[in-house]
Amino acid sequence: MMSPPARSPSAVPTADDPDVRTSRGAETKAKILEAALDLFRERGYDETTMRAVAERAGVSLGNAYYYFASKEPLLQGYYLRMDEEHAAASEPVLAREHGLEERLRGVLHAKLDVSEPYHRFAGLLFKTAADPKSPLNPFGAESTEARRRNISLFARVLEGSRMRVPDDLRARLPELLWVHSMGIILYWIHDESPGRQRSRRLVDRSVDLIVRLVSLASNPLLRPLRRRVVQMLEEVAGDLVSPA
Amino acid sequence: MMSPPARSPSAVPTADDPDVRTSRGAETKAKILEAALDLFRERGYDETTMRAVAERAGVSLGNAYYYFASKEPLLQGYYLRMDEEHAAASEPVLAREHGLEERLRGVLHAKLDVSEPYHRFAGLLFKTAADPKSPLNPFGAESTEARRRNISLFARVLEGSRMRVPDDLRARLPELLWVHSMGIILYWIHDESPGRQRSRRLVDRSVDLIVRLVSLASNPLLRPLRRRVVQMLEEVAGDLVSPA
DNA sequence: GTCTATAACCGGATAGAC
DNA sequence: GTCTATCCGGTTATAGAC
Repeated sequence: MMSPPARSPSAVPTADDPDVRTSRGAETKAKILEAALDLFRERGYDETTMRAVAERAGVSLGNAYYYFASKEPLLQGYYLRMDEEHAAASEPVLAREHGLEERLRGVLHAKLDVSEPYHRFAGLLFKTAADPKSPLNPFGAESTEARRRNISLFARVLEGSRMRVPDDLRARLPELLWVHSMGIILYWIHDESPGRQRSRRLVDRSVDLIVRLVSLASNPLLRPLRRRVVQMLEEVAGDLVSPA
Repeated sequence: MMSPPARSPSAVPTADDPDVRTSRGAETKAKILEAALDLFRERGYDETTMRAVAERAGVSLGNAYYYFASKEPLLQGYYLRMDEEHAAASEPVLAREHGLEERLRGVLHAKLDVSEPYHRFAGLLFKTAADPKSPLNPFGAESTEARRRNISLFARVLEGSRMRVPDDLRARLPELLWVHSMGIILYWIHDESPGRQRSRRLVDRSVDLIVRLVSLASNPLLRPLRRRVVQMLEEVAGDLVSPA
């Protein structure tokens, strides 16, 4: 967890910004981000000053602002990294398991695993992310790309499983699972139980229920209800994958 | 909606704080809060400086901080006001309707009604409220009181209805309905559709589903599933009403 | 284009005198 | 309870070096 596999140099991308033309520039930028992430982990977000970030990175304050327009984008680096680590940590599970329950549970526990080191400041992160105008907002238009990636992870969870799922539901289930995972995270953020065991249990219990409900959804008796659920999802989740 | 019934003078309470002993203190505090709410409405939260609040209220900066430990508690005024207005707007529905579907739908639409004027603010509010350490956080320990009030509103929705509900589920349903309403609000915050019609539809569709599911929950065939749901809720929502 | 150094602005928050 | 003075840190600006 402390040292995830190998990370390609541009794994935490910084593309298209008005810099990173030079390889030296990219290095400096990476150095600053590294310093910031370290400090966030050590002291939390609020307690980390831009001056401290610059010092730890061995650059001037002005230079830090040259690469990061404000303090917030540094959080974005964290986001991206967690996403990567989560994807990486999910691979073994997806390769090994073929039951929907095991796959889903494994992926969600992996999420909690990679998030744990940042729990103290995850609240802060969430706070920023909850602002509809923030580019970090998981529901916002600006994070369509990251959201799509995340949703496709749950699509893989589903595809690789033996579970029989009616077509209409199958089309919407990945989004639904993604929303579920967001709910788990929200719960986890507020979870101060030892070892975060309540969150762990919530994962296990809710996954169990989801799998049972999905099974039931194939029952012809419940078809009308299923239709209504799918219809609601279509009306309401239409802009999750492509921006409204 | 702009002028809800009559509001008792201390409707926006400031109790138990280490002040408001004196009547003059209470006056000063009210003056500051009033100034802040005015300015928030005029310019928004971020653009309102504490210095401006103090000046408008005719007190010094330090004095403003004597009554409000930080800028954030000033937001609480909005929060409390919305709560009151929602409770008031729900009364006619609760008095008039006796079907669970109508009661629940009415109360949720009332919530959107009273919230609408604050939509541009709501993101902000939510942002602050999402911080686990914030007293505004609806899930946090410090807002137990407000949360309890809200949950009891949904208890009334349920009690006053003719719907038959199994006892084990009945005990947990108010909390569940409250969480559902939080989800609606979260959706609404991001909803920029004309007239917020997507949120309205989400209310209608999801209430329809909830009512159908609650009906199904009485079916003996589904008893094992219902037990599992209730068990999860008990494990996971145990500290919603009284702090952990 | 990349970077340093330094000073300054602004606004949230605090200290301490009265 | 109220004030003034200050601190602190995010952010901006400037001027110049490689």
